Amino acid sequence: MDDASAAREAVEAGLDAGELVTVFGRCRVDYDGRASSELGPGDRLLVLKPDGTALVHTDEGHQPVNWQPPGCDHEARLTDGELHVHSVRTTPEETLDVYFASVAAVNRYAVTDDSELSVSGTEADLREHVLESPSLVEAGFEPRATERETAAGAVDIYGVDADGNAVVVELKRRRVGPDAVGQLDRYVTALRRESHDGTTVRGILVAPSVTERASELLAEQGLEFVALEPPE
Amino acid sequence: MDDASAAREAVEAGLDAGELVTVFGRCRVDYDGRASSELGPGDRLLVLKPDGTALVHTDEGHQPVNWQPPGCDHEARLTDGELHVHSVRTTPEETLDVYFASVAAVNRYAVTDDSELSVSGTEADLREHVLESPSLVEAGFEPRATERETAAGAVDIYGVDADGNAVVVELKRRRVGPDAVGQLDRYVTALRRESHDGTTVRGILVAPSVTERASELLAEQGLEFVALEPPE
DNA sequence: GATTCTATCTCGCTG
DNA sequence: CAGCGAGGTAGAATC
Repeated sequence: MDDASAAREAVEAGLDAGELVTVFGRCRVDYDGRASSELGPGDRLLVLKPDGTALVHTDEGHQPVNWQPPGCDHEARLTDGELHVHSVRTTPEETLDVYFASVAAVNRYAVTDDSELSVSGTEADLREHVLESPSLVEAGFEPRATERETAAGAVDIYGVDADGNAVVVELKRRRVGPDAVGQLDRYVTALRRESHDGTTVRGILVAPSVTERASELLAEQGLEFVALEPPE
Repeated sequence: MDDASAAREAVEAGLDAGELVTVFGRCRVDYDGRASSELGPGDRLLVLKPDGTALVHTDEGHQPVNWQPPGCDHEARLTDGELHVHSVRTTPEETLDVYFASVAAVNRYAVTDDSELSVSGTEADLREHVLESPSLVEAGFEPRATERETAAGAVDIYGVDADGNAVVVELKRRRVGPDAVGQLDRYVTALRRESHDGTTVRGILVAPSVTERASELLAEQGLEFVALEPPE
């Protein structure tokens, strides 16, 4: 399709009909909002979703080179004889403008999708695994609560060990770095502060493995590590 | 069917030609790798990029419901009479399988895109801003190094204050939570340990704003905060 | 390759 | 609405 006017009408009609619209062609892109960006001419795929999402994809990469999140208002204009897709949102105020020097194709698809994605191997699965078999953490460990609130946030699993000490368990589904140790340390520190008596509070990081620096941090903070993979 | 066979050939031809290929139709999706997932039938857009990226998009959301990162091998098969796109990668081993019960359209696009995206308003811009006008942090602040290495990682900006104390500056381009305070604290702690003499080490978080919990953490750790927006 | 950190992160949940 | 943390985070820089 070489006619910008016809392209504009096709895009607008698709948007009005609540369809998923794709435009392939040579375009440049301007974004302004939380940051701002400019992108010179190139061949790209523009995807406009009925929920107000916009995606500009190049020939490379998982991530769109430019985008607009769900909830935006899209508009197809004719600006200086070019197809111009203008997308706006508020809080924060952000605008995306895609100018097509040429349009190779506009496609419209009516979509119905009622299926839910079911994922396994998540942190929630790891939590269930530990709750079903607390001895995986250590012999005598007894979980008492999940998502237990502290001043520093919610603890993944809170419980007691065989000696009656309080235990904070932080779960991670994959190999962890220093950030997870900091997270665990914040919870342990908060709980020590909150327990007025002399209760000992232990912190245990449960994950498949830790990096070297994270391991050093654990040692420094007197925290512990238990190697455990998420099930499945 | 004849349909599926033609679709398979179109997809395979596009992949062979190094083109960007899109398939719209009713499909189900299986993923197995770092985690695993199942997705029942629905109308979706499959995007196959010449760099080995695969994206499955529904009618909603910024994120693809399933995907495969760059560097994968895509293959278009005919399985039980259906178009079946099979994508594999290694390290980690991951597979994505998309089975189309029906194909509404297969589109192929030859892509050339040489333009670079230029973004502004990033953390790097904020760093330049501070280095050009160190007094934005505080009067008398003198930057001495960027990305200065410590046992806990690289410090954004390292310098000295008017009294000759060491100063660690952690930059964030937007409002920050507890994680950033933890990061700054790790750097300050590491530097205090590394400076054998009695040098005072101050930690300053530079960001547009902080959350309440982050503010409390800053106070607890004896760290400071300076409000500063990224330029532009 | 592994590690670390940024990101217009997105997303979901909770208060 | 903001805050907080998970994510198959992805991507980049560095070692």
